[in-house]
Amino acid sequence: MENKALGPLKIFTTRPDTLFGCTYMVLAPEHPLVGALTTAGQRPEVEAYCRKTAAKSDVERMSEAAKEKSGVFTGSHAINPVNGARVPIWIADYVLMGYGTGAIMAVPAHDERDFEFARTYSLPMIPVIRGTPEKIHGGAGEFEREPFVYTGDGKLINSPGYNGLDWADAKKRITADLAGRGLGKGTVNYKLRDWLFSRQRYWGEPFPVVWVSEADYRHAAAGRADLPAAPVTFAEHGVTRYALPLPDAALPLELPEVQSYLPSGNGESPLASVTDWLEIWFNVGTGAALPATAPRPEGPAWVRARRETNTMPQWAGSCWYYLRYLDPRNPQAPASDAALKYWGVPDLYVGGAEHAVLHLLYARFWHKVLFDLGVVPQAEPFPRLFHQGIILGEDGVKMSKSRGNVVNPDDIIAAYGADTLRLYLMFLGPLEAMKPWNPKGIEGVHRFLRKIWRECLTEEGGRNPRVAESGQLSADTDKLLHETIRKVGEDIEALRFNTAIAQMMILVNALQKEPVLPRASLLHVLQLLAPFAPHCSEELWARLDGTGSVTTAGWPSYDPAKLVAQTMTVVFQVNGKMRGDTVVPVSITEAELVALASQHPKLIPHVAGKTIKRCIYVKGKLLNLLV
RNA sequence: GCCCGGGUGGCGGAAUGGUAGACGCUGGGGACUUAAAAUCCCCUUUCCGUAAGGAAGUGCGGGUUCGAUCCCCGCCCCGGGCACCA
Repeated sequence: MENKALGPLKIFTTRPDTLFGCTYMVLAPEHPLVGALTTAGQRPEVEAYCRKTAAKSDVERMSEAAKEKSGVFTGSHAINPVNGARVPIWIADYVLMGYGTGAIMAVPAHDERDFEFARTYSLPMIPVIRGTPEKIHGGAGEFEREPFVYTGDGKLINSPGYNGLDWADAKKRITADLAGRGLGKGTVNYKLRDWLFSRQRYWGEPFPVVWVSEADYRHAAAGRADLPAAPVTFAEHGVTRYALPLPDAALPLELPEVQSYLPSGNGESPLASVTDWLEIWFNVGTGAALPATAPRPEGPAWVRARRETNTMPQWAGSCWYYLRYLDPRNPQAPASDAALKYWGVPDLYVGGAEHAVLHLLYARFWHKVLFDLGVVPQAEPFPRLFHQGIILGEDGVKMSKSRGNVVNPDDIIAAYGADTLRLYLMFLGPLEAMKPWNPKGIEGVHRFLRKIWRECLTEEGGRNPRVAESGQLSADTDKLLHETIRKVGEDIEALRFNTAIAQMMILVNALQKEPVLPRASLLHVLQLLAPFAPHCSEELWARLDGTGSVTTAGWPSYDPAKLVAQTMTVVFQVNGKMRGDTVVPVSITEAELVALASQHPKLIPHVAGKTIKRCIYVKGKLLNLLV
């Protein structure tokens, strides 16, 4: 600072290479130095600006500010450590207190936000990076025209001592030089996005915190070793309240029984109206509580307290439920070491993209904290992540009550059953895609399930007379069964449920034409179907006298020998165009195929009288003749 | 603005270098039925053609290849997520 008494002003930047281009500084309105920096002349203006900013919600602040930048000069100046330049210090709400140090050096020539701000308030701009002409939109000529902001890479100019250096080198050199003079240092900045950890609603874990007076807090703190170094306080109506966590012995704190858990309508948590639970006599030693309407119990441990009425958000639970489920009744730990080791972390996490930032970021963060504390044995919680798509409304846009395009699964279940709904959701398309709901499409999968049912049972519920204890499928269908076992297994592993179902449809269409249906084959089909349509499969499994439950029957294995075909269809191409095909034994040679091709009736018009210059034979697939 | 996806028949989609459109829906025709429902069979990318057959075709423009929905380069469009993060 120019005024040495104010001490140094700490800023964070990723662009030390542009230090010579700094023409002003900006502090967030909440920055602690704002008061001290502001000169008497600027004070009314600065205070008015800070008040205006404080009155805005975060959303307002961002949306408004994104359109037009605003700020106010403090009257103070800072000294640029690289060149001694005197630069003005401003306050502006485009700088956020929550990131870095809440203060920046502004380089309007090379940062779009600084550029906009500088243009609004006619602040100077000094270009210090010369981009290579081809990287500058509009060519080198545009660079000469003012005003112009350039955020790309290039070589340093107007930076005595560093001119001509590539920006990456300049970053390192300038950082090292400042570090040598004790004026700065290279650092890695981690940011964890802020996510509000409280809600004004009933359903959520209540915070195990009571609010007490300063004197009572000191009284309680004397007997507690687990309180934070600095007390958490909250001022309201001129009274400062102190947050006192419940002692371990009083945990868990449970929600009170209420008449109504609907929102209060006044912006307060529904818990704020549960007076007997809220206003209490609190025992600072045991955490015991009595309604404040009762007489104060005997003894110095009892103080007057008011409970915290906010509850925790859903993600308080969703960040660690996968650990708690391993050992849900354990009173000592989130889960026992043995359970944590035995179960490990989830193999696969399936979630929507809407969870991509907040939930996954925090769940991972919590897990890493628990790992550092030695609570969990793995550093990473979710080794494999899959973002499934959402089902859109019939109109192809996101389902929402306001749009009126919501499909209620209960109605579908009532009309078709849960298996049909489940199967249809999987059959709609790839798991990761966004797919519109189609009420007609559900008929198709429903028919498929009925078809399987009919293959097993008659209309009266007895066994289909074509089902036999002995006997065999035709060779083709038997091969298809084994192909299906393989494909469905592979598709499940790869989460391609839609194609697994399509393959089962092909198989069932073939079974329909079989004169004899060996019971063992049908049981295999039911095993394949069970993960997709569990109720239906279980019922048919029982009616066909399968052993135990289909869910514990295991997965059928396929016989690779049965997948080997005796014949194959080879496609004939002439100059890359498909002209015909033929079924041949797999053992056929290329020469034999070429001979067959040249006599093929559909190929004769295309090859007659021409010499074959080249043949490309892809074994088992096609023969391409170039003429 | 940044980051992810995606663009294929009337519709949802399949095919990841080798027959484009599997499977399902819709539509059309037929069988069974007194009739209907249910079920089964056939057809259903477009254009030309009575047909046999031919041509075009996977958002657009190039490229690689005997061969491209698939690989490469350059665009256009759509969807989602994030966003004053210095």
